[in-house]
Amino acid sequence: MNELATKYDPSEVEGKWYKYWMEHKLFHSEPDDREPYTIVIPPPNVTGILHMGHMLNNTIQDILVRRARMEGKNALWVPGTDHASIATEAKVVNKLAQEGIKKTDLTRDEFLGHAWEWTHKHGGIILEQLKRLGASCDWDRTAFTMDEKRSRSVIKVFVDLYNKGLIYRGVRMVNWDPKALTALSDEEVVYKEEHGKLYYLRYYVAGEDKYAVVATTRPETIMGDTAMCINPADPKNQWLRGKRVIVPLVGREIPVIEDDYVDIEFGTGCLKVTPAHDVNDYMLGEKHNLPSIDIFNDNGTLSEAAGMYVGMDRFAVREQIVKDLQAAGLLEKVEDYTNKVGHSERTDAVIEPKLSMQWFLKMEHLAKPALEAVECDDVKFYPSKFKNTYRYWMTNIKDWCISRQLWWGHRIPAYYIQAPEAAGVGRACIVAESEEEARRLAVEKYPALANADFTLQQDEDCLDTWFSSWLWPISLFDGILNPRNEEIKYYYPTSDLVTGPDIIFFWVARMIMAGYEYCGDRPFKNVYFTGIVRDKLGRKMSKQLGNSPDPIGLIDKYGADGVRMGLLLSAPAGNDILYDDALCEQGRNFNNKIWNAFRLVKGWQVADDATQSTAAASAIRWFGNVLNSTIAEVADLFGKFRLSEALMAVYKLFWDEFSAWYLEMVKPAYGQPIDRATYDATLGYFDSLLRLLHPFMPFITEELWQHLAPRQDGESIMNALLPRQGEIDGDCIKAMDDAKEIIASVRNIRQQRNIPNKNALELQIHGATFANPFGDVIRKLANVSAITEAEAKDATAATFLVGTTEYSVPLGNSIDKAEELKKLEADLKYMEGFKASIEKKLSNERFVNNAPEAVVAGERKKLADATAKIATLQAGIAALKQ
RNA sequence: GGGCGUUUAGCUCAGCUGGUUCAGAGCAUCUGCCUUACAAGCAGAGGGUCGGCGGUUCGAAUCCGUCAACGCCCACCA
Repeated sequence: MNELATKYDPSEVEGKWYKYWMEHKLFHSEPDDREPYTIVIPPPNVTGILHMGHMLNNTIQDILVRRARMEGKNALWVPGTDHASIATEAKVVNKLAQEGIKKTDLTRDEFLGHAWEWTHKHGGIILEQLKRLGASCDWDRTAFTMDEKRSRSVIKVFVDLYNKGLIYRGVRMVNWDPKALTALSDEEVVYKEEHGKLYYLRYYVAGEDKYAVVATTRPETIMGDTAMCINPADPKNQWLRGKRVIVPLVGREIPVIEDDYVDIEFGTGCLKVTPAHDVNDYMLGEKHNLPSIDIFNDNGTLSEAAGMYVGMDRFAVREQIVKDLQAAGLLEKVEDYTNKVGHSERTDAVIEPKLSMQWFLKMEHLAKPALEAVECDDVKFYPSKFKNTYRYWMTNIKDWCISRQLWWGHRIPAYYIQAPEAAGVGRACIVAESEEEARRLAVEKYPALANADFTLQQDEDCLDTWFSSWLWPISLFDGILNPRNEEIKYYYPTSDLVTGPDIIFFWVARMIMAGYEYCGDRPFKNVYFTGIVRDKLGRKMSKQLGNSPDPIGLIDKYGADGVRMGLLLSAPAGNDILYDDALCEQGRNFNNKIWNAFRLVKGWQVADDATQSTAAASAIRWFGNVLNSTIAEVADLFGKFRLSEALMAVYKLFWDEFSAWYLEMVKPAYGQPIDRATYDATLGYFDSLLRLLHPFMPFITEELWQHLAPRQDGESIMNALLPRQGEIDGDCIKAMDDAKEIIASVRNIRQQRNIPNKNALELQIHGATFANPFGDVIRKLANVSAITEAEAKDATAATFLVGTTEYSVPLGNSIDKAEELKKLEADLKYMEGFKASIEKKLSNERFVNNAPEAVVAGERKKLADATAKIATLQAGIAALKQ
């Protein structure tokens, strides 16, 4: 194996093994007798491309699923994509616009044709990118929220909820996106702080020469004013009671109404009421029976109803109307003002509250079991702090606006009857899974239709994207259409969900609701919330900022294993992660370390007649204990989803314990062969280490594992079992820790005095017998010729303490007495201070009386040790001074 | 305006139910080394009064109060 390059080159390895895994269908799962372990992917947008958030999220999922597989479970990770209704439609509209085609010029079917074309062209790119990362998804199961099964599931659920009376249609004030031309749910609105102005407008009192002043941030809405409102308890506005005022510029008279909703302290205490364009004004309008004037078109321009500025954009109108108001002397003043403005999450357009007919889902009934499940940890959140967020949202849940005025999505299965007036049905609505079914139901419900010539017109709207993704863990296993099938029974509930906290309401909460409603059980047992990936300055990675590295570029540069490790190292559970190339570099370096350790081991000549050194025998015994201890630690950390700590534990095991210590301990002298027993043990350990590392670094571990021993075609480390944890001999580990300390001390002495490694030194132990079983290891690694027990110390010796035992290394002429003295005196001073602090503690009666016995005993021991150390140090100093 | 969270070495973080795993890890830094697996490396070393103040306790990074900074979520104040 010495022909292996000194640097690991992932590019040669990764593609090869991914292909191998695929060809042998190693990611595929079918129900069987084993315990299942299931993850469903948070489906990325079908036309999206991979970003750092996906990288982190999917790396974690892959680690979990690979580990479960190696625990002998039947592990399944189901991949798929989301049709992302609004986002994809926006992309298609943009693309068409570039070709000079307007959506409004197309029929629904023509538009959908373009949308599917776009989807087929760009869809699935992201899944291909995940393969580069090493994702072990069962690709045979790749699903899409708008494929046939998922679509039928959505429709069936809609009909079912409608029949249960949970879905209703009504005119409500909704969040309107004037750019996407659709309603949005409350969750799709993001509020951003904006620096705007507060305009003070004069509303003259009808028939009088006096005026009231109203403060508003939206002067362009005055054409929609239908009242002015004051607080009945506001003394300064009493004079306005019962009066009528004139809307500035518009000239229309409106009443002054009274409501204690108005904040007396704000502005002038006078509020203009525009029921069509503000949620609160709408409520006031309802309460006081005010007319509502909708002055906006759907796209945010002024409508005929406004009577002025018709056709202009709302923001242009704001600028213009301020000028006109000023010119007319109706503008009192303008102040700077900061407030939160709602924006569309997808298009970033400023949201316009708008009254419109929409479909809603009642949430209260669904929320109840879903809330309980999280409260009692049936669905467990990691980190648990998100339980608070979840609880608050669930207990204040509002009805979900599920209709969207879009074409790309699941069309609402509601059909409106168009019948001759004689039938007396009007435009009744029938909800059914198909048009045929709707027709049947229509006749059943309205017998008059039986002989009438009627048609059905399907609702033009489609459903919110999340109305399909909330079924994901169920619909992937066909649990909606076929609730009793083998797959849903076997794989559901799934095991872990890995996602970002930003979609806890959009998706996680709703999946839990759907789970209980449609499967009577939780959709997953654990939810692991990852952090948000930020750049070094703590900024969210985003396209606009251009601060997001290209994930595929990173894989090309550092290797998939290196990138996976880099991401994970910086991702403690639930914390945001600060991405830095240095972490991928660390990952790449680690790959290289593994690679080179392998080169060393495979380069050894094995001789069957060689005898095993005692150092090697001790090394084997010791490393077995360290390995077992790390296996236990890693298992514990996985149980807590502390994956980056688990990786760090394995990292240190490989780099420090195995490479720096174990391999050095067993390494034969240059040119010498190694004995068979040590060689086999070392390969065995290497194998264990690779298996422990595999979930984190799938490619390099497969490559080396395949080299380690002859393997059958189709065999893979993926399906090897994790190393089993054996007994841990703590004394053995402790003894080696002491040996390490001795070795480090001797090396330190060498370094400080420039003693070359090849010059052997003698090690003396004072006032004790040398009982450490790793004496040969010390001899080998510190190049010590002999370890002797001596009463008296050599005057030329450099000394050090390990625990309470004093050691020295006689240095002959090379000792620098002055230096040595300085060091010993510093040690002495520190020790005396330490001793004094313990004595103080022990002389405190309350401590001795109140503290647990073990603690007091511990302090006494510290005191005794310190006293002993001081004595040895003093003796050393005395010897040097002679 | 409410709620939650964070603050420990230059950086990113770990420290569960207060006391020998209590001041830790990785990276970075410094000093020697191109030593026959690896300079993407080896060997050693330095570095923090645990955000401030007050309290409980024999004893506080750890518990309580308070202040400060930062972050996130929620909320209809025009």
